[in-house]
Amino acid sequence: MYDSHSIPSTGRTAFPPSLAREGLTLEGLCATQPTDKLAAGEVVFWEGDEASHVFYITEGCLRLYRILPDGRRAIMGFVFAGEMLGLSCQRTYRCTAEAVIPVRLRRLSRARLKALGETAEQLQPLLMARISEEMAAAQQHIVVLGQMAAEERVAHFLISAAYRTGTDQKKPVVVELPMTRQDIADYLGLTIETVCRVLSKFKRMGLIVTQGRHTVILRRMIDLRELAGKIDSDETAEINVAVKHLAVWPN
Amino acid sequence: MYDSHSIPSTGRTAFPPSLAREGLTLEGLCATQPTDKLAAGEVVFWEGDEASHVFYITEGCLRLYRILPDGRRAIMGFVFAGEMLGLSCQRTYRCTAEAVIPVRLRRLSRARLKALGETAEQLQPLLMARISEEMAAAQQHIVVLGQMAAEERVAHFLISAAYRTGTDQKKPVVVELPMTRQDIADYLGLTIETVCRVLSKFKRMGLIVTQGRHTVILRRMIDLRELAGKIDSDETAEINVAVKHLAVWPN
DNA sequence: CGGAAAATTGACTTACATCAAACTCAGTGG
DNA sequence: CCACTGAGTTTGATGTAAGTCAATTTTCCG
Repeated sequence: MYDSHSIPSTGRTAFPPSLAREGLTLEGLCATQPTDKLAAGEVVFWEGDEASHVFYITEGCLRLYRILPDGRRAIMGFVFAGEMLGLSCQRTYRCTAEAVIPVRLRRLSRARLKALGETAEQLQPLLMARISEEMAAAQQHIVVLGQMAAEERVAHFLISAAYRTGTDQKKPVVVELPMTRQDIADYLGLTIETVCRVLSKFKRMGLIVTQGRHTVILRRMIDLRELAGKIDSDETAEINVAVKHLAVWPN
Repeated sequence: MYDSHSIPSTGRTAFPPSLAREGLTLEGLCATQPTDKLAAGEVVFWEGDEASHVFYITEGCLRLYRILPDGRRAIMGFVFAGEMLGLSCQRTYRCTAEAVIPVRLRRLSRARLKALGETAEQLQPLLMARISEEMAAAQQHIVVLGQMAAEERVAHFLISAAYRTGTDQKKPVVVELPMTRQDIADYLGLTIETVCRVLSKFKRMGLIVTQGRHTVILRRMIDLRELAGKIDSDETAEINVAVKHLAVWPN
């Protein structure tokens, strides 16, 4: 993808010369890193671990979660192929990251990332952009959990998944949901039974069709968006477009 | 606070020479900026506004919120004196920021902040640290909204407020809550009645005492923490200590 | 003081949780 | 290939925490 012969070092850290000029992306940086494979259920890192690396997911899906002292599990989010993991933390990771299905990822040490950041000043805005996107997603999640009823939450989840897993916006939209119903419940602050009932209701209403446990076809996105409270017919789209086009920080 | 005669410019942006050496802090940068005053109810910026400035709050308290299409209000957080506002967004602000009580703040243009960032590379880690803290707070909020019952939420809110408004940890802890019960409800994803009932119950249990609408005295923090699910007897403390000591990004 | 906004309390309703029982489906091995 | 298995899911019956509606009561500000 990039030519790899090295250039005279500035003294700190060598990085692919092509990156210095034009196509500097976090994915690009990770592309030269070793690839790891994880089986379903394996953990990339635990909450509280020293935050030593950032990761780029090339394949699969991860759940990010915390376990409360009494055993409840809060799923903070999911990470899909093409997304990054581990950017928005400081000393230690604040969630456990676990493979939902088999995962391939590339790891980049944060020390190296930091060094690169000092060499290539274009890198900082990219990092900022990514973290801001994560923040936007977190705020969205706060609104969903704080203000929306069960049906709205599920509708929102489906729409959001449709955008992220980036089906080509063809109708009807086919969404792959590799996680279990329990995962969805723990993510939406509901019980597994409520998630099931809402999905069944959506089926009865003709809003969705399921194929097996992990495939949902969204018919009538319009109505689903209406149910989701229109919070993000625009906004979710925006967030995801921004991620994909690598928008940069202020100007 | 800082001497203000200008130095030979590097061509971009002048900034106080004292900052270039040692005590570089975001607060320091803001200290040289003009001060604004807002009355209660006045708005610093609206959701969707061009994100042109960051702010340092020297006095008062702000609520950050979004209004959903159907009129529901989601309060995403509060900003107290000594904290910064407007860091974690990109093109536009993602919440409206409104004064709960009279506020004094200093504004720093993001253009200037960016320029400074390119001159003083120590600034980037500070920014990262701040944004990471905001992210940590958002994740905490997600756990509270997604997994905790009403009493746990209120207990958590009280403890959290106690840490942030940085009373000197003397017992009993006196907490000033300038916001209304409705604000608290919209922040915790509850109704105003539920917030009242829980506070009344805590009073009956002898966990708290109130003085007027906006002062709560926490007796028996231990029990309150227990109620809050111990989520953050450590963690909330950590977050707030980190903010105060200006921890920096990875190393 | 007086009045209006905010807070509190009570009576009742409801959305979601809980408990419990089938059902589905993807593997596995006979 | 098909029955067997067990985890995962779905559905139903019932319980309950929190919401809604409706009075008071308190607070505080002119």
